Amino acid sequence: MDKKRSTGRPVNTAAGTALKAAALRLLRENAYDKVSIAAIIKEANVARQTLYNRWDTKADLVLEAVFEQTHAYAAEPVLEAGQSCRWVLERFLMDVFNHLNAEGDIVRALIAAAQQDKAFHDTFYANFVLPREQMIIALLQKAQETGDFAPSRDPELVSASIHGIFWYRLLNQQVLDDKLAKDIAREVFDHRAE
Amino acid sequence: MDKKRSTGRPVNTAAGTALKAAALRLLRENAYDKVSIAAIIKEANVARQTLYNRWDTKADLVLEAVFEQTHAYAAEPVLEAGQSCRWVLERFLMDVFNHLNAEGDIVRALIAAAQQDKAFHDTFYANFVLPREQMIIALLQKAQETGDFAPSRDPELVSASIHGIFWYRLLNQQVLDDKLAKDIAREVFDHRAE
Amino acid sequence: MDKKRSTGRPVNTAAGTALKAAALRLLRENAYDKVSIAAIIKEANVARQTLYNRWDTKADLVLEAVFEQTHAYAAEPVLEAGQSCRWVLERFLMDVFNHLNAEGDIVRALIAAAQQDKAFHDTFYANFVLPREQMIIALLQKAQETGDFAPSRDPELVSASIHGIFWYRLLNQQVLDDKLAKDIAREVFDHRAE
Amino acid sequence: MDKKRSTGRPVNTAAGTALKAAALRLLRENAYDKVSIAAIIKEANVARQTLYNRWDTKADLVLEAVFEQTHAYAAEPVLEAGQSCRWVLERFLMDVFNHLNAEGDIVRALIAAAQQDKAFHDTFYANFVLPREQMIIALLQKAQETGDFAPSRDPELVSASIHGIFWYRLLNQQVLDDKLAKDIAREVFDHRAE
DNA sequence: GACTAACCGAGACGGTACGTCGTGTCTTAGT
DNA sequence: ACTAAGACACGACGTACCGTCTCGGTTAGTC
Repeated sequence: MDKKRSTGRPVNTAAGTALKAAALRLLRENAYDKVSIAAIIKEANVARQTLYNRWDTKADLVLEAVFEQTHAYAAEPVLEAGQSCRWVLERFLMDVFNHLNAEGDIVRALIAAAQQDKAFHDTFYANFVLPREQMIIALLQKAQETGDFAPSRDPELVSASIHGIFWYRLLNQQVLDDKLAKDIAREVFDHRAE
Repeated sequence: MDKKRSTGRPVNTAAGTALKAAALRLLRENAYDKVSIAAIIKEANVARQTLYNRWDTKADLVLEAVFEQTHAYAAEPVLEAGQSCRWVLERFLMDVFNHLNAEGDIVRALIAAAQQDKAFHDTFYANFVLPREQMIIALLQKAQETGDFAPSRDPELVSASIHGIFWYRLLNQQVLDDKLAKDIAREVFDHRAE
Repeated sequence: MDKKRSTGRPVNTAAGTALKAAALRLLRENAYDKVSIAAIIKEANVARQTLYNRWDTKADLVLEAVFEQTHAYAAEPVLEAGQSCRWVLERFLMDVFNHLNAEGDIVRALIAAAQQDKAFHDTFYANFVLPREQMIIALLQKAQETGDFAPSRDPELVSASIHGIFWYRLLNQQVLDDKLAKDIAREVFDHRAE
Repeated sequence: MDKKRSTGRPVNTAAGTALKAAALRLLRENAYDKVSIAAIIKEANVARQTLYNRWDTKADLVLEAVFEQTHAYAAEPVLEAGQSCRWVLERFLMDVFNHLNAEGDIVRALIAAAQQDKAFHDTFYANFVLPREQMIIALLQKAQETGDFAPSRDPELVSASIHGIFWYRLLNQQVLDDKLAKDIAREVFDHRAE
């Protein structure tokens, strides 16, 4: 889309990489808001302006860093032959929880940051939240086709409910383990109201 | 427990009240992190130290202010004769949503603050989150007794799911309206999985 | 002069004494401006207002404390039969220096305080500085009568010069020893300009 | 000695100049301890940290401001052909007094500040006190060569006595006028003890 | 091979907010 | 009337980050 710049010193990609790595490194040891921009650039051995050349805010940098590192996680839960929807959902949640047990603090910080900055909220929602929600919605719609999920139920609402549970537990510092994944899947697919 | 403090100039309760009122007033007009402590004490016409005498952080002050103002809100959803559980849940959620539509930004800021400060997280959880969660759990348990809610289902999980939905929507800036309240109640009480 | 107070709780003289003692105790261990009023009342186990009932400022308290403790020091240098003026001056200076070597820091602090507060300056000057200056002037005038000090010289100027030397050395943290006392006395009484 | 700083945004000398000017301006209108750092930076239109980048304390700033402004004052009293030592001393003292009559309050504040801060005392002594004292000592030594000042007298003691007189009078808020300068010069050079 | 323009490191700058400290006044209950 | 205790209004302090800015040096491509 953009014409390639034809002259001048090219961007040093290493600087950006170093910044992302430094940010993650510091975030694993300190709370999000105790990690100052000054600390990140010092850790990355990079100039302050170099960071601002690439990202507008600390949150943008961290979002990209986390995203890059983990974009493999939570692969789309595809319903293959011989797999029950419940089992697929279970697997998907286990993956997500597994990841959150490692990176939960950072994700919590990102959610918090999204509450304080509209622009960041939008990026975060578009890149993180929405894709994952749609994966579940798609799965539930598949389940409606296969008859595992009643057509009368609202996939969007149930999807929000599923994500809601672990947002709620994540933000309240409660455990996210395999048992929870199984319980959620059972509640979704396997119960009668009364 | 504490011996009553019998000496020294008595605490001026008006100062504390003024601070809470000032904080709420400013928070309705500005974003949480744009409301500085300096602005609050100026608005309240109170000395800086007087604020610090009462609360450790801005979040503690705001929490108490919001709590006091709204502790009537979301009255325990009691199941009275002739009321269906679903109807009671619906009403409760409508109340909560109604409140959140007015104060949602402040609550979002408090949730964000709780992610950044362990001590505040604990206070927030104990005073805000847990009581409301237990209201729902109690209601669901009642519903199990009346036969509206299957004994095989886990009230705690479903409660987390209910709160989860609106935390999720609140934090993602989505609408919380009466329709959602009804949809949640129907999903909880009225469906068959398949 | 004043009618004796006839009613009400009598003044607790112990409180005033305790304050003065506490002030001196703290001043021997800390710099003048590191000794806060809060620290003094805590050390004296006395209420804040009790201090303000007696003195307007910390400097006033300290001045009185130092004055009381040391009002014996530097007894008027009286010229008795068989004593030379030079010898009397020498003795006087030795006394003063001896005292200053113990309490010099406090006196320095008082001089500093006097530069910052007109009212205190006046008290300090009237109670401390002027009396001592006049002792020397009187001695020099006596010396003019006995012929030890030329009538053409100005006792006030020489007195200021004598005090000036040790103020200057005191404020510049230089030694005040017996040798200096002797040197001053010799310079005053025993030299020819050329 | 220092390697020239080759990197980073260069120091804005204007900021330092503005701070010094602002400090002097405010000090001529208010007492030293009524001039807050906040007022200085506001008057200078400069950031708070910029002040702290250059000086540790208000006293350091003021010392440098006064020093720069007046380092021409009290030029070394050189003994030229046809000038008597007494006359040179007289001129020197008149210069000094003239300056002190304009800036005396600031100098008094600096002397007071020096009593409360060891580090500042050392700077003040090295930059202000000692140079002026040595000028007089040198003059007196010259006078010993020319025979105006008896070899038996101690130039250091007499120098301390000269400075002492006007410190003493300065700190006690007494006049420093031409008559005093003449009297001091006469007392030093022109008297016999008896 | 010199030019050139975007890039980079370093770090000073104006600004805002912070939590702490000390002051002198006040308001109680108790002596 | 006085005390002990301590809360209060006020105001200054030095620190920490922020995002912007201004340098001198450093690259690759392009002429």
